[in-house]
Amino acid sequence: MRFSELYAPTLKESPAEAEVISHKLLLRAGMIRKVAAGVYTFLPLGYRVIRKIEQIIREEMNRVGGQEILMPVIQPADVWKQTGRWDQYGPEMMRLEDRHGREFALGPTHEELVTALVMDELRSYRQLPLTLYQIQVKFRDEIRPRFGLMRGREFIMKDAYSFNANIEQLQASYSNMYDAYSRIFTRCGLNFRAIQAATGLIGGKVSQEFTVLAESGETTVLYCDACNYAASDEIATTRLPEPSTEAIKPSEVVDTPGVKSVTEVSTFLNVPETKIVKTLIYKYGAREIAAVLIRGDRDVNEEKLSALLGTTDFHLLAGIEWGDYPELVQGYVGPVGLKGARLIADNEISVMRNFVVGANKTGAHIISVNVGDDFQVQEWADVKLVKAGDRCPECDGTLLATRGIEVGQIFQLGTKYSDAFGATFVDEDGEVKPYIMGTYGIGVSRTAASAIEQHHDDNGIIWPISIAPYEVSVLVLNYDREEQKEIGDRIYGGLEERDIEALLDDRIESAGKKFADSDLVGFPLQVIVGARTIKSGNIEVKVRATGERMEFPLEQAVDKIAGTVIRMRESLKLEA
RNA sequence: CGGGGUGUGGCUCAGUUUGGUUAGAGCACCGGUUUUGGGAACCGGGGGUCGGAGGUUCGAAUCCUCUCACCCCGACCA
Repeated sequence: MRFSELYAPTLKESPAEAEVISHKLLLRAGMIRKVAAGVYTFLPLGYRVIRKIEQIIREEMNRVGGQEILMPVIQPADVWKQTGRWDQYGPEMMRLEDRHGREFALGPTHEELVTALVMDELRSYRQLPLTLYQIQVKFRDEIRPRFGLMRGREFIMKDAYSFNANIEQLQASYSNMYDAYSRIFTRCGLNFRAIQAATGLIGGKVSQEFTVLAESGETTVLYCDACNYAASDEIATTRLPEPSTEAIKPSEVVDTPGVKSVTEVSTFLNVPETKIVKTLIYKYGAREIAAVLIRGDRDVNEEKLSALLGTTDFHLLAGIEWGDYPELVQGYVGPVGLKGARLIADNEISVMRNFVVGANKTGAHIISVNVGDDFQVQEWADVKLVKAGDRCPECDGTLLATRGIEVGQIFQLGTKYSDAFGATFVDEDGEVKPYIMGTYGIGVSRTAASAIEQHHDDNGIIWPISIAPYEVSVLVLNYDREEQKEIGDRIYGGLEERDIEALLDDRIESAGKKFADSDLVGFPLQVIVGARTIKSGNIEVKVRATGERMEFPLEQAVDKIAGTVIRMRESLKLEA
């Protein structure tokens, strides 16, 4: 491709709408343009990146026996009503009607459709396992789309579904997918981790997220410094501290006028926050109240609490709502003598002794409180948000925290969808059974953005060669000079012949502009054809990632460049 | 949905508080001359009616009302 013919409008300044680096650079490099909030057009360079990622995904899906299909973007309501998700999904699912008033949705995912697809014809255990996948546009009407491709409303996703006859088959499919995902993200040149994850609305039990490590990520990842435990903070757990060995003291009410928050209590009574137990009041359902006991320095993990309460419809009791519950004394709520609330205690309380709680009386706290002596706990649970410095749940190590971008997630789903549809097969033993399903997704457009988050510098993007829009840019600094034109054309032609993807910068532009654009767009290798090195019989090659410069004799240039590209490719290759 | 903010040429932004000549700058674009290895210089040029609608006024980018879009924080979520 010749740059002079390429539609790649680069920008010197980033548009004001962009916040994160991937969004800014995608816009500046002329790879995407916004159409509406969270909706983008891919320009030629951007689309080439997407297609490269898709191709890697295809190869790895096919390798583990996946078969590619293509389902529609638009889906009829009835399949969603069968699983109940028509109501569960909420406004995130974009709904529309056709001219006859029939209800449809833009597919936010395709579990329903694929189950409905196979159930009539996938009747025998002999046909199992089966894995189907597609690369398709999805639409989720995000409350707040942001960060360009990182959190769009319309996005490209690979989704795969396995239909298995039994748990062992499911685990094998899952394990294959795990391997395929590892290969995919490795081949894309990403630094990632597979972490334990919440299953949320999709359902199922076992699930892992593939997370690209990057500061701008929206997921907090906790990982062990000693073993390979890694989990999203939504579900991370921790091993409890050793039980306190303090002698139990009798409790005592003390005056704490105007002292409400944990920080204030800690200062006023001169006790560490870790010896305070706070009582958080959540309202859920119609007007039910849950009092959640948690160590003073902790935060509640509302993801865990949601699972416990069995609803997402709950919130911390807010301002005026306190008036509805006169028995609750705002700022001084405590478990001792508390009435009218479901008491949930974080299991960490169980190892604490002689702690401080609110006295359910304005301006007073109780010190030296102990479970069993001063109040009873019926419901112990893990409701805390685990943080860096906590102990690893699986070994003696300590947990560290980092941010990550979720680019893929795999689920052992079970029979949720097959049960809902009555989607069954006949097993070896003649019994009719529901398929055991797995579902496996990769955010393709998000993967492209996360690669930029992880690989960029002040000058622009640094694409891993496997997903770069072109592998080499050939910068002919003065294309209007016959000698340079001739050399540039020859190198470009030679690279094409060797199946090296090259972009010839034949524009009549200043050298500075060509360098800047090439750095910005992020081609892994720059070949520089200019008067300075031609004079000495050489051409110059720059590695974008390292800034390393090499000179090759003109007559060997094509071979040497091709050799360099092939070596770079191989650094991301995996053995078969 | 709650809170905050922004809409002025393709992009970045000034002008709005205190209404008053033909609405400005840089970048980008077009023509020319000179340049030519890190977003070149000079000369000349085209392009906006100030997000939209309505209103106030002799006069509105500027004031008022309504409305739309976009961005940020939060709730929600892969």
